[in-house]
Amino acid sequence: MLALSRKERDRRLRREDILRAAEHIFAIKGYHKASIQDIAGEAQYAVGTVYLYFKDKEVLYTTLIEQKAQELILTVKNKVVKAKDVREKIKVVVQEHLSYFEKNEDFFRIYFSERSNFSWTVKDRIPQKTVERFLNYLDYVASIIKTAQAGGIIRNDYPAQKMAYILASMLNAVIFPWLRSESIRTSSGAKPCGNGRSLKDMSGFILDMFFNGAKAK
Amino acid sequence: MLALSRKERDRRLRREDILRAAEHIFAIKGYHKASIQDIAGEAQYAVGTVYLYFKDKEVLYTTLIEQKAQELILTVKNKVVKAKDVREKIKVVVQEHLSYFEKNEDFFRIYFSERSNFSWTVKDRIPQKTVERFLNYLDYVASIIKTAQAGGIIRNDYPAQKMAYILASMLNAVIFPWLRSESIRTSSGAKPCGNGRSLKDMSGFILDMFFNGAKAK
DNA sequence: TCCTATTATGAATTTCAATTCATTTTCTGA
DNA sequence: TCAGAAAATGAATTGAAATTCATAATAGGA
Repeated sequence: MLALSRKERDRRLRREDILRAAEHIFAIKGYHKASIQDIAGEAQYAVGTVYLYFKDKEVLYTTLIEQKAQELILTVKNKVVKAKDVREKIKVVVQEHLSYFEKNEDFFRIYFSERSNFSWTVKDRIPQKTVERFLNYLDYVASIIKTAQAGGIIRNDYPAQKMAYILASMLNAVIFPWLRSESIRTSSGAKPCGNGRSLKDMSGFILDMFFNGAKAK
Repeated sequence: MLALSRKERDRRLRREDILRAAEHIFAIKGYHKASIQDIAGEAQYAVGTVYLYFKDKEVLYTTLIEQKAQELILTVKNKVVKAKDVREKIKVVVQEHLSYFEKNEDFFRIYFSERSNFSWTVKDRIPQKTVERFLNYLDYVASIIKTAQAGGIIRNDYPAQKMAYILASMLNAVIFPWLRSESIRTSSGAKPCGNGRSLKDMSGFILDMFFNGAKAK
């Protein structure tokens, strides 16, 4: 019983090693250019070993996506429940979302660049799963917005779902260029690049734009 | 001279055939799963013929992207110059942008799914070019917004560039789910799907959200 | 310590699609 | 109508990387 448990623990540790390496390699090279060799090398295992832990490359990749997406959602949800009012909840969503991306910069460079890589049409399960997760998350944000509408904090002349999309997209709007500037910085020495700021610092801007819009007062 | 000209015209027609087929196949399968065979088959040419018109798969793909992106930008710009005031110009950007996506639905399914497919790190020129075009477009939108700021139409406490990003992302926010619902509709018979509306109809929503934000009045 | 089971290894195999090119077909102008 | 040029064809080649598997190393228990 005890021996078995340790074995299992070791197995998981090795799985984690490989996942970590994969995360790094995928982030640098993207899905297609990342070879199992690269990943095995980074993890300091032989190619065959990777296959002892993951059925194939696709599973390795989806496992990674699943894991991170799950974690983002949980992180956000955990912080949100602690917020006292709805306005605060929305603020927390924005802040935690940005913060999670900042903490997982490397990974999300793939998420963004490879997401729905294989296109979401047709059969592939890769996008299916990730798109589902994403939609899940949006539903969750929409539910918060719905509460805010009920509480008179947010206008109710448009469906909460649509507004959730808008908010999520605004987040992308700052994450996207930030990921770019980071990768440029990384690949070619230090290069301030204008918006070298922390991603979290953008939460004020987003909340302001989301709530108040762009019109001059 | 005349003969040469007809030849040249025929050659272009054939190039167009292939591009059109490629557009369709890429849209269905995505870059990597679309084989030259598929494309050749769709265009009713042999595999080798494709190589008579395009150096390789990458060139075929980038040509497509270039062509469409260029066209979007021109279409938008052409309509914008005709608008009388700045507010109208912004409205036109939103409307034409949505309208162009609606007209090129198939193509943009790739644009979204494959854009920066190969990740933008490292050498590839594919994303380089498309990202550049995209940034170009954003600069243009930013220039309009800057004028609007100068004219007191839009608040000037944030840089125009950032607001342009926000606006562009809002557009994505409606295009994204629309492309999805279209592909679902297409792949599995008629399925109303909630937002079976025209994409153009969303311009009011976007403009309203962009200018006025989400706060209840 | 030795035997067996488990795990790791990486060279060899397989797969898969891009690309080539010898051959065939079609065009053109005399 | 015919010779030669141009264009098209698709089977064969190539290349790259995913996957396998016979072999080696290691661990655990008698």
